[in-house]
Amino acid sequence: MARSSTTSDVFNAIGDAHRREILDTLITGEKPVGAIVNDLSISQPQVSKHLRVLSEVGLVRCRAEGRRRLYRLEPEHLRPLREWLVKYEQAWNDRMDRLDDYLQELQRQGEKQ
Amino acid sequence: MARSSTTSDVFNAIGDAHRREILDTLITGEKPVGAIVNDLSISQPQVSKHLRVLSEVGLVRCRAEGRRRLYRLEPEHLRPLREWLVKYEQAWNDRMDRLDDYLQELQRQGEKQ
DNA sequence: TTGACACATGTCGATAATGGAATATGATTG
DNA sequence: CAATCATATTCCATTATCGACATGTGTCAA
Repeated sequence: MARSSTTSDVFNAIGDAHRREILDTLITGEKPVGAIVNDLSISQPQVSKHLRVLSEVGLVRCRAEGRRRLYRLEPEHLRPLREWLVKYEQAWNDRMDRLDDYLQELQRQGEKQ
Repeated sequence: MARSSTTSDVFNAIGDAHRREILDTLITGEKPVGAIVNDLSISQPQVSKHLRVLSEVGLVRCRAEGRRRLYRLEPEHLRPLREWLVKYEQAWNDRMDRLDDYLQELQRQGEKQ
């Protein structure tokens, strides 16, 4: 036998750097495929394939507008990842408190703008 | 060509379900390899190999005690993952804010009638 | 030293995932 | 209808990764 887990869960989906880049460009909002292709250095077919994977795990959604397809984030589907991560917060709180404060500060500063 | 990214980053390391299981068993504290093998249904060589990957990305550390090797979590190396996730919580919050505004608007309109 | 124990490493076969190139689909325009 | 634009899909070759099995390494005990 070979592999047990496929690309069909969130953890695997974000395992690929290109897919993370795609998600990153979608943070600012809905975008057509072409815009993603322009933003990154990935071929159009590759972008489409990655979007398919992301779509299958629910991380993005597609909306047709004319002959374009607008993709947008579905960040709540990162929830399994977040919940998994939360378990480890207990284990590292002592050392991570300062980082957490720092990140929250970053977040507040981001909200101001 | 095939893949661009190797197993040598945290995102890939936690992509594998068995590796996540191993990390999970280590939450309660330091454990020798044998204990992990007993806890899970993974062969000893597999456990060792997964521990190697986890070790290479810094998620676990090894300490020799007699002929046993005690592995423990290094949760602070989950930091890239956490930082990446924080960006999306921001996006998630924004969306919730908009939903909130929308709901409040609905409510105001309802009150008028 | 010999043997048992705990673990790591090497090899191999099967499978899966990636990226490139070409092509198909589907909507729009002329 | 033909042509074009935007995107999806298929085919293919390369490479990674997983799991099983066998073996190597190092430590302890008798």
